[in-house]
Amino acid sequence: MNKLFLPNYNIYWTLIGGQSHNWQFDGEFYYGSLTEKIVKIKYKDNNLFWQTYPNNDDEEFILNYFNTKVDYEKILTVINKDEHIKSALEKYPNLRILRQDFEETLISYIFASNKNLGGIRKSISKLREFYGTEFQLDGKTFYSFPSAEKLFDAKEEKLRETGMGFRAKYLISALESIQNGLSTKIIGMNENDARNKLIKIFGVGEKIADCVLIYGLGFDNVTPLDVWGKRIVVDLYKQNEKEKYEAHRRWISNYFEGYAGWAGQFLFEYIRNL
DNA sequence: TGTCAGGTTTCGG
DNA sequence: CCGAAACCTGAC
Repeated sequence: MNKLFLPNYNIYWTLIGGQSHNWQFDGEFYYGSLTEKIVKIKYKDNNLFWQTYPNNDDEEFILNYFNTKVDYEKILTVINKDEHIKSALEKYPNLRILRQDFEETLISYIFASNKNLGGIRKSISKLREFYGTEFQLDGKTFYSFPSAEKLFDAKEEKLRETGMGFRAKYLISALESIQNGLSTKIIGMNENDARNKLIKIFGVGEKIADCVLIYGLGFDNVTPLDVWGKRIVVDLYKQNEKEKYEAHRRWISNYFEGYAGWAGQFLFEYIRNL
């Protein structure tokens, strides 16, 4: 395996927490079923040991995916403003935000209005099994996350067999947007333009749009206000429960001064495990 | 057996 | 504009 010095990364919380649904951990290695590739990871003594398949040694991918260029110390300093976030930072040290592929993120988060993380992951793993590419690795079978192209001729009926239910037609609508060139248009847009573009997709509302903005497009000041995000804003930070999504979003992005996405990730893990 | 969460759309007011 | 129902599935 390749070795990369990568201090201050909590790989467990980063890969297995709420931001990606495509990793599994066998107690020693992490296996990521990402777009048309499998990534194998081990983290030990501040070093990331890694390999990519089928194209080996794809260091450019690893450096980008693990978001290695950010100034982590600075982010922590900016967001560490009160007792809640301080506790979260202490409980989940070295949690990071990944930089995931745009299309992979959009497709994955269409599944996310499922009951819980377990249900979401089960459905996505079926999607990989149906449409991804099979890999044999370490005596186990993996299916990569399918490229959007491989999903273009997917039928609603087959997608429903993943257990995604009524969201199947949402996925088809998102795939139509991708087929019409969404990705090249949206990459490079500013945050608001990108959000408006995403919300135009049938089945994508404010919450999924915000997931895509932070995890798939790298907008560090965006955090999804799902039921947990709302609890953070209302229960921890005492904002008015009656306010709409937009008002809560404005509050948290102002409060965390450019890094609401990072703060939200810590607080999400924190409040879910209170 | 029933009820309910999860996010978005759609409908009724 | 806002609230509530509908959509599906799995969990309890």
